[in-house]
Amino acid sequence: MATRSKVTIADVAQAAGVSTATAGRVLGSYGYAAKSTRDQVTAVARKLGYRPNGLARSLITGETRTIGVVAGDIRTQFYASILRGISDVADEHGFGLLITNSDERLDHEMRALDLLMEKQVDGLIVSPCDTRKARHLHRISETQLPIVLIDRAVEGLAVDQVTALNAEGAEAAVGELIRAGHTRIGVVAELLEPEPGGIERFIEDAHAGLVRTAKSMYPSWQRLLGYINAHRAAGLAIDSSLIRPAGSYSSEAAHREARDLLSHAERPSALFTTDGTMSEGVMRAIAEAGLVIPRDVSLVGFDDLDWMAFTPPGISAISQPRYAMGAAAARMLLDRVAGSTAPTSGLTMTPEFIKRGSIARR
Amino acid sequence: MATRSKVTIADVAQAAGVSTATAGRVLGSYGYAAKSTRDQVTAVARKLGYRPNGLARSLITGETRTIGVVAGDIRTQFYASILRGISDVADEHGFGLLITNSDERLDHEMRALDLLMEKQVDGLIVSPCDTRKARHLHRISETQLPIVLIDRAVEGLAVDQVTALNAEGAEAAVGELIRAGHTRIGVVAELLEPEPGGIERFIEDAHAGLVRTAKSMYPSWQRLLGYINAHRAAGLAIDSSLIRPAGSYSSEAAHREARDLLSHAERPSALFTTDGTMSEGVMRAIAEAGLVIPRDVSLVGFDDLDWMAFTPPGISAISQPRYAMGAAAARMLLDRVAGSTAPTSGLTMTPEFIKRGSIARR
DNA sequence: TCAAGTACTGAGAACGTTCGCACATTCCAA
DNA sequence: TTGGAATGTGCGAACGTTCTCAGTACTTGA
Repeated sequence: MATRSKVTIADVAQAAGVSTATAGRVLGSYGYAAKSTRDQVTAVARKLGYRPNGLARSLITGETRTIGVVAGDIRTQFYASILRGISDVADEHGFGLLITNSDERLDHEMRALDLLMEKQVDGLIVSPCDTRKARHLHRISETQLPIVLIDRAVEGLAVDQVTALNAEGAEAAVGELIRAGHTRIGVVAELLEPEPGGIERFIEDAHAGLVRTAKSMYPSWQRLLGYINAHRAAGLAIDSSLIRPAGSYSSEAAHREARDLLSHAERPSALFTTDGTMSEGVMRAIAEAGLVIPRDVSLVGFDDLDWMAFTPPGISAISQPRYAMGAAAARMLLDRVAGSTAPTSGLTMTPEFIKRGSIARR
Repeated sequence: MATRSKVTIADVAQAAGVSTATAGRVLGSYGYAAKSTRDQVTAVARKLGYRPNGLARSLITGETRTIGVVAGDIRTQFYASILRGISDVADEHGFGLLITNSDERLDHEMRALDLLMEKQVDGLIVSPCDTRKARHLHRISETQLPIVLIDRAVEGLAVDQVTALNAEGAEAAVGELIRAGHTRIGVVAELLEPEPGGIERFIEDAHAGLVRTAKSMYPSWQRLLGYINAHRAAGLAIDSSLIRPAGSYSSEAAHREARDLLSHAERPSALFTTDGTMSEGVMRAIAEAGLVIPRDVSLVGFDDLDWMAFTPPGISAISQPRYAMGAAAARMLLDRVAGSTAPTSGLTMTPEFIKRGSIARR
């Protein structure tokens, strides 16, 4: 290992003929220092190429000015935008960002959190992959380390949260399809964390108006609830064979389900996808089947991805303010880091329906 | 500020009735420790909820097991994929990732590097925003801190690099257009760091075969060179009014240039874009103009983005192995971090032309 | 002229680890 | 037996900062 030249405060102090304490005061700009010594020390520091060692500083100050993030997969536009929002706010406050991926796996998430804790981050922004089995998050929260949850809430965990109005957004989107005359609308959704009683039971209960949105309900389930509510409001029955759980956050799974749905004897006249990854899988299936939107099938997706604006004929979507969600989460976190003891708050962002050419009248 | 419960090795040692040194050996799993003491100490540590403090460890070991990354903009698929490649390799080796954005601005890049250096990262992966004015990178490199450059090389900076065969890839792509009978091919390219002599001069020299690809040439210029080379090889003249410098990494700028190009009296029959961001801007312009690909205009883009596969009629593209580039960069860096003193190497990845339906015969 | 500030400085103790060293004990081959 | 590994333990010094505290010099107001 090459020896890395490291100039310390002591070196600077010696070269400048002052004590390390004084040099420290100048270079860390705290406490008193005469103008003349200040100039002298800074000059020497520059000449020697002094660079402060954040580790030593953090060890003593107890703050690293670093925040840790656990995202699902930074490759997706969803997380990438959120991260950029977080990053800009962090930057503004001189904070660094330690970023990890969970791939929606609990073991990865726990490993990532261990890593972040060990690196002594000042706070965490987490998109938890399990909204129920989250004992590790409870434990971390008990140590008083600030946590902000994003996209999903965890049952019984009293920390700040940023989420979207999922059920309402989905209901609005599906409502558009229904108003356009569609009655057989397919859904491709993750639905990976099963709701108690299973999917059939969920549909039944929801259609009977017995299911209430819980913040800790998984987003794709909330969006499915919106789908069902839209049907209920319009007095439409639900054909559960049109509801396709991909079972994972992969566009391949979505692709498979969509292909199956599109080769159905009574093909649905419209599709609804519960997030960007599902939308991509579904788009691929539609393209491969040689179908044309909206002539052969209409489409609305949750989350507005870049390509939806220019892919003919334009894909209608529910747009969540991803960047703003990230930025808001970061701001909430930094408030806590700065010592705020305000009661925990949940910020719920309202998604917006963006009408484009992907919905045909029937 | 809430007092964060912090259990130290000393606490564990005391509770377990051993010295801090012994407890340290057990918890850090280095040096000797009897089975019985090991069990005793780990049991106590677990009970007290001990968590190692990475700062203290790093301060003494001199390694943080963290690598710093300076990307252009993590929101783009280009950087997001690269980052994911880096992240997976880092993860595999127990390294954390400190991620920053430069937005292709030198001052941002320098600020980001300062932050990363202060946090004592073990190495850097940088996509430098200026391939010539990079004194700060030279300075950092002199401190022996391992650096790997990605996507772009810096003139005279002897560090490991991962780049793509830009000129060759672009030449192949434009060659496809020419072989399909296109003679008026528009280009939308960043071209923000001007080549000496300006763009006109560059075109002239390139067409005369006087320009050789330099690794430190900015990617968009290399790709423009490929465009020109393809023309030269086919014996076609260059109409410089078809070459549009966006001047920045923004799809808005690309959009503007493309719109202008498409309303040209003699509209080009095909377009070539030098990267994903340009492709998005161009797609938007095409959609807004109500043009249909490939009937009204053919299109090939550098960098294969997700949506190109399913956006009708499928957009042909030069695919760079983004994820693999990131992973390779991370591996090269970790080799250096582990002490490798092999001569610096440049890994050049070969892009692949992906034929889809966006090229019409003329 | 004295007391009470204000400006500045340095010694030395933190922070929570790892590491070098010294010392004990055990084990095994010669 | 004997001596040299191998194994196990503790002391105290690092690592490079910040921070407390004591102390000095200089100003100021009564």
